[in-house]
Amino acid sequence: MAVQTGQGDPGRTLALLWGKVATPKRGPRHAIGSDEVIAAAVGIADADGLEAVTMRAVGNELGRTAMSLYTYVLSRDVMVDLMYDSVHAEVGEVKSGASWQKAITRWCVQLRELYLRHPWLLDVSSARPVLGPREQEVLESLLRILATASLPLKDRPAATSALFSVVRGAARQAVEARSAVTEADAEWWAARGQALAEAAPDFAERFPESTAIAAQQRKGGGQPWIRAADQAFTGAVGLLVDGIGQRVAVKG
Amino acid sequence: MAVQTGQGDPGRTLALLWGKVATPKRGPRHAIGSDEVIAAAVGIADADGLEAVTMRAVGNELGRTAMSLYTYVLSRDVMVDLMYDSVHAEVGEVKSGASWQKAITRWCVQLRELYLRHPWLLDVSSARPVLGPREQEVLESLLRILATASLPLKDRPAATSALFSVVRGAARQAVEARSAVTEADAEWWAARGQALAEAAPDFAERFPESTAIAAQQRKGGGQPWIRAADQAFTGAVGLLVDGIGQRVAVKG
DNA sequence: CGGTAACAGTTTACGGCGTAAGGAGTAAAT
DNA sequence: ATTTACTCCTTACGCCGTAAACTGTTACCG
Repeated sequence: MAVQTGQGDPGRTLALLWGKVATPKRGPRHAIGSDEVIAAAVGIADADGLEAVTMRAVGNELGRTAMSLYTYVLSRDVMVDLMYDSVHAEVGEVKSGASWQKAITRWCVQLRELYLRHPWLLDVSSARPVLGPREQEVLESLLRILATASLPLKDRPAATSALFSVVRGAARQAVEARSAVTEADAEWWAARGQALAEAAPDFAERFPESTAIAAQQRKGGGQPWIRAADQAFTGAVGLLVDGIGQRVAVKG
Repeated sequence: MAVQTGQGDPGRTLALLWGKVATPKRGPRHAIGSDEVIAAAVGIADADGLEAVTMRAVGNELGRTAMSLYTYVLSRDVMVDLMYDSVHAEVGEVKSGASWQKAITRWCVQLRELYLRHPWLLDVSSARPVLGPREQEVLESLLRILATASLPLKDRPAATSALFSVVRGAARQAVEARSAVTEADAEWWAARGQALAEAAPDFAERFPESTAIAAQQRKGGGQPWIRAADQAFTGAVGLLVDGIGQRVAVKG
């Protein structure tokens, strides 16, 4: 009579995340595990984006029906949560031997590389609380760096939040810049540029500062958007590292 | 015979954004304009989130069918783009009379308030290029501040990107914190906390730094998440302002 | 050993989505 | 008066996530 599904919702998901699923006593053995499910889903997301990760597509990838996935993941949303945590295992530990400035930079670079490898991560809301152990480990390693830098405890949440946001934002910009290089997209961009010139002929007068930046970025030749995105990332991290340095100096 | 729809896609959308739509010569007059459409859509998004903004819902709001909207907006995606730009008109101009530090802070606060008023903005990918005049104006006003601060031109993209990202990230955190106060959500969080304790009983040993932060944030009483989010925002902006200050000082 | 409970995986179906296609009515141009 | 360009409607299609009910498999229990 007891509600056996109940609000098992948070519990079951967290158990999956933290590897605490009790293998059932009866019934047929699982032909696959939830690991295979999320690996297949990650593969699809890497190839075709998060929106291509439908239950039917993932099931098909595994030679199974869409509905069979519900024995593993409970809903598409938690499947995405599991995917999200899963790939965070790829972020390596940052050795704190180097200067804390370099360690922070290295952490940012590694996280950005993760986002570039798995752009669909940026489509998963970052507002959720940290759910899984892999993501938590990434956060913890940053906090360790900040601790060894002897940044005051009260400044660490702000620094963490800022670094996360900046890496995410820069990664977004970089992903967009890279996709704009594709031939089809380049064509679209050209059409867009012309359309913008027609729709807003007074753009340069209305937005002189923006125009100056754009002109400056076009000067380098090559692939301006990609270079601009990379420089924005490096520069933004540098700004934050300097800002953090002042808090450290004040305290120490 | 000529393709009359063609790839009018970028053109038409930009024309709508920049207010360059030629009123048609023939046929019945529009009972409404695209302004009303996006206003209705914004209303729905404010009340129930972006996912509630379906063509059928917006049409219904206007006493019209879903399909009739396609005479105004071409697709749901561009409708969202129009919504996005539209609300950016609410961000006021920041007077550059005060110190540039205060001006930057003021700009961040205003943008964050916009995000708190319209949380669905955070569900719109920020990777897109700037499309509309209102969003462009917000960007331009930040660039003006950076210019009066005499930050070197080459540092401005990074500073802009960092400030945008930080405001967005902090706003996400703040929105999440505010929604966690709702009674239903608080209940879910409690259940989640207990489930986490069961799933990861060794949490404190595995993640000592994270645990220390959490303990520190719980100390203040009241609504720790909201306060933590607000402090993270203020602190993150402060870090960036300090970082920018160093570039200005080096140059000046 | 047989019966039954717990489980995996299937088929079918539902309501919702964005939007393509085509038709009815309306207002300006010819 | 006719044509043309337009708005708005109805209908329909192919997707989506997932509820419900069913079939078949495995392990425990008497």
